[in-house]
Amino acid sequence: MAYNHKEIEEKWQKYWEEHKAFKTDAHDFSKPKFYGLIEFPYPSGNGLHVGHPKSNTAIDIISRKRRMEGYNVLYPIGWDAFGLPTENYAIANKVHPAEVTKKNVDRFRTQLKKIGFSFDWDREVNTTDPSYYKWTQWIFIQLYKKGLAYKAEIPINFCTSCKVGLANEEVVNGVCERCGGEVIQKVKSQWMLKITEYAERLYDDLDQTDFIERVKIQQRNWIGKSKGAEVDFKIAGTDEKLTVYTTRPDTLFGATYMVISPEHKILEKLDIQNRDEVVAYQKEAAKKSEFERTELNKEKTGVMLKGVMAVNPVNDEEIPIWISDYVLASYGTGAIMAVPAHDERDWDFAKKFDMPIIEVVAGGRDVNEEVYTDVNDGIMVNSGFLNGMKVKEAIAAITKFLEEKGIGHAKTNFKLRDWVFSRQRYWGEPIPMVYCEKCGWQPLPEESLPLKLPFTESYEPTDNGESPLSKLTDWVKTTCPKCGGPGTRETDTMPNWAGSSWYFIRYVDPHNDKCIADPELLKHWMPVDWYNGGMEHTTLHLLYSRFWHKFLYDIGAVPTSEPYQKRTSHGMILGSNGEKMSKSRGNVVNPDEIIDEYGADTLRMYEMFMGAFDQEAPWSTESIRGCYKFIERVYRLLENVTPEEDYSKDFESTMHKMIKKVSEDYEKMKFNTAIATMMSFVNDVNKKGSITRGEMKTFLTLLNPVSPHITEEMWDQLKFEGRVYEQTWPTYDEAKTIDSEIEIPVQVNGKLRGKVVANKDASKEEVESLVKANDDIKRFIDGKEIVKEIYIPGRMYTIVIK
RNA sequence: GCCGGUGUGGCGGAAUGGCAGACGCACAUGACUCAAAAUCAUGCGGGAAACCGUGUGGGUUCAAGUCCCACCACCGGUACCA
Repeated sequence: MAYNHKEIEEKWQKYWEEHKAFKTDAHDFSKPKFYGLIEFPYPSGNGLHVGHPKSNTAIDIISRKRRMEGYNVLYPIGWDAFGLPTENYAIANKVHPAEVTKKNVDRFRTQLKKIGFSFDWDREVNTTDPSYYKWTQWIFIQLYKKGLAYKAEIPINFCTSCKVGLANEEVVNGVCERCGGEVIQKVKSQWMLKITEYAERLYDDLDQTDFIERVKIQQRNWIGKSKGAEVDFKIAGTDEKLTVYTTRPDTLFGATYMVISPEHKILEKLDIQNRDEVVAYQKEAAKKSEFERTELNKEKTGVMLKGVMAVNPVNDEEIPIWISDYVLASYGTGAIMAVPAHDERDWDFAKKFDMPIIEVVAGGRDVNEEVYTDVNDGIMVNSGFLNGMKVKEAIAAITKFLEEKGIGHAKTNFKLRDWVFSRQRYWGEPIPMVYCEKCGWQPLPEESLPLKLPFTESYEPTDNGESPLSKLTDWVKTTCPKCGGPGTRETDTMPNWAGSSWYFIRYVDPHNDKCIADPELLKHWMPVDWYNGGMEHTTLHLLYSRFWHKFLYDIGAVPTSEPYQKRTSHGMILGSNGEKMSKSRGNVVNPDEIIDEYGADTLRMYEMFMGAFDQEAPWSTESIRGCYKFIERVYRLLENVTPEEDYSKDFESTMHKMIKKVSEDYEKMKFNTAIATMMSFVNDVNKKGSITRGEMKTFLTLLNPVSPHITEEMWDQLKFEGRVYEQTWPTYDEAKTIDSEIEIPVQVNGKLRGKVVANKDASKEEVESLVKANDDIKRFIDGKEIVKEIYIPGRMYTIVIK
């Protein structure tokens, strides 16, 4: 009865499919619900990657366990199928993207089914399906109606050699990722989404979630909340004022000059004596790409505005104004007060252009030699009424002062920028908007959705950076939904992130043609209980989908303000050389080959066993054999099963310990140690020579979530009732996890010197007498003065001698 | 630079402040075999030993891989955000 993984896995996959074993009745509210989610894959032409099964198996394990714990489980799958790689592949191979997508999806489906995930396959969604993107478009229209979608002139990345607009992800080190060509900024009118309006809530509501800490931190950093104040500076001899944003209003007395960004609009209104010089600098700055401004140009540059002075509102001193590209137009007010003594960038600038440096916070070294930015220990000096205060007190005092005088106020700023939502591409959702000369931009009537992506063979990019759809004159020319006059369609499409920002909502009710999903069902099923995915999606997909969800919550379309209760993240699987897997590095492992050789049960187990789940780990073709051998050993247990339906006496505590350890480890995603525990168990069984039916039953149930096929097969061969996936999760008795006799290590002066065996309830005195009688210990303590003795019950006996 | 993460045998990795190296890979020896593979059994940080060993240097503690301070290296994110 050799282990034949192919036969066994095909058999049970067929069984599950025929019996709809993992189909979810979403209307069954009688049981508690569990909604497990993995990031739906992008069906690329390369097929499944070994990274996919890692995340999928983890949530599959949790889902299978939850079913056995009595939950109604939703564990769905779908396809995030719009996007660039498909489009590029289509262009290169002259196959329509729709056809490419269908082929890839079919391949992915086949591959995933071979791994035995307990997905509800009847809920598949596909972002390229008009019945799906109908609702993506509907959401866009709702955003537009609430003023959260708007058009703006925004520079896009444009590759001068491919003559195509590029997504930020396609620009690597300032050049085109594909051809290495120069990337320039081309200003285009783009649809933008006002994610910034939700910045505060996206930041604060993280507290309500159970996201792992590093996800929360990364999102918080990305949103970049900072507290400070806006302060008005008068321009001497004019009615103009310059408003700055600062997080350190306490240092206002130390402001020795101001800096504004080259794009600042106040420049037009000022009477600048050296305007030629200023204009030249503006031109120079405009020529630089974002890349050059940030990467190449660390050295500070700038021009002082001649004949213009600003007035520091706290001491009426006149200070000069500079323009410099180290001040960004897009953050704060585009203008700063420079406090060189206590800001690193201002210090660098002041040193280069020889501006005065005034210390206003004491506690550092000489501010002419070294900048001092500490906010905790400093005491205010040279600061009028703030003198003697600590920085934190000074911030409060000056803010109050500014507000009373009406020259400033407390202000919170965010780094987060609005979301550029337009793509000059073919393979995406058409944006359902029409432009009319008379009425401006108008959304399509909702009942006319979906606006289908027109089928065309000319989906190649245009050479002017416009969307390929712009070439379809018949489609572009339409009528205005409002006045019925002539109108033109928006030809840009939505980004990949659109369809993936709400797919978890659709899973709940994937075939609904009345709304995004039935509110009753959403009320029961939302939020997603556990969402696992890659860290690389933390600041884009995860943030975008939280934004959309909050918006949908605000308009009453979903019942929760957060989409996901818990977010975890897996570590990447690296190539065997320790580098990221990639075609060009030649270290890619194809899961098909692994399944062929060892089977899905081994693949699943190995991916869970290879290291800590949240850590990256290199693939090893040798190590995977270890898991295969273990599964073979498990299968061979069938030869030594004894008929008792209970646990044997000498294995009772082993069983209870194992149930506890495996159950807890699965919940903590410590799959590697859960599997190690089961390996040890099998080693123990083999040492003993036999296993009872009762022990077998528990063991197979515990192992089932990791390796479902082999366990189902053995269950069947042992003629246990029902199927493993229908069983109840084993429980343990805490009292029975403790051995009656325990071994207590004994230390003398911090070094392990021996061990004594005692009853688990032994008192300190009883253990002490055992220790004192122990020859190993006697050697070290005889004739020595005992200073101290410590007994940690059941764990350690320590003696300190002199 | 800043923000995260990680440094433990030949390798992947275990260890609520309490026996460092669980579990597995590789390796070695033995059994089986004409032989090899597979399988099974045993061993496997260094050192003859005392002892020494968790990136480095300090510290706290009866006891530190684990806590504190100061560093170093690698990986990921971010890029002058005032």
